[in-house]
Amino acid sequence: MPEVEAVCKKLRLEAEGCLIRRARLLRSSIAKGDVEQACNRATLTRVERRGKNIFLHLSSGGILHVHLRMTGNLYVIPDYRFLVGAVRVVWELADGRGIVFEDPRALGRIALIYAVPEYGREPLDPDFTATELAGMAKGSRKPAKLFLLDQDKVAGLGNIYAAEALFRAGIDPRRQMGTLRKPRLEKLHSAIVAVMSGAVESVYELYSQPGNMIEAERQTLMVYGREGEPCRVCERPVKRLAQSGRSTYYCSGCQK
DNA sequence: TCGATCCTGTAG
DNA sequence: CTACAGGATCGA
Repeated sequence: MPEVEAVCKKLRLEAEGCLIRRARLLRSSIAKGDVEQACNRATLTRVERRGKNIFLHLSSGGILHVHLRMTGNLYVIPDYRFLVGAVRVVWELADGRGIVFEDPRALGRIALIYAVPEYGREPLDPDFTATELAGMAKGSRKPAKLFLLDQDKVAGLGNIYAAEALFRAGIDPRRQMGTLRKPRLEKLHSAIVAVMSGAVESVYELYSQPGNMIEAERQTLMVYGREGEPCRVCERPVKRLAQSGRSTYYCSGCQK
């Protein structure tokens, strides 16, 4: 989500209000609906983010729902005729620039829709409270990590920041969500807000700099991707386990 | 609540 | 060669 937010901010600055001459779909399997038709001579009126989802509002009335998944990226290039890398879609702007959807793994998706759907709570929305989190947690038998990945509960937490938030809150990722009591949930709530707002800031800064953004962001992480390395707090080696086929990193000393 | 699937790239 | 990767969805 921090990356998605960075992508949206950049796109708003550079391309909001711009006229799209046409869109070219270079890999049709990633798109649903007639994306090319909807973009034809349409203005990009607004760029909106909900969780990890991007919504590109068009003056034609259509909305492009873009999901970057693992390796997708969306950015403006100076000339739409010069494409580099795994470009799946290019929007040719009237001023000669282009917006590209680049995605080497091609897991990202674009769909033409007409209304923005509902998602879970935005962690950075000031209305998101610990009480609300407690309400969602109540009765849930899901392991805490999987609960945090559920986009219908809190929208935007991914594998990295779910692990980081649990570390900060001192919660074992396998712990059943419904068994956590209020004080601990309050701690988790503030951990989520702190982790996400910090990440949104640092990723946006790194986003405009050369080099691999994720590599730089890794330096700031407490547990994610650090299996075997000493915990930055208690020195115990960071552990890794699989939950629903995905890696979870945690510290057995700090997380109970 | 798993595992497989969608894809490709990279590290070991 | 195998394992793994920031995500979501589907069917068992």
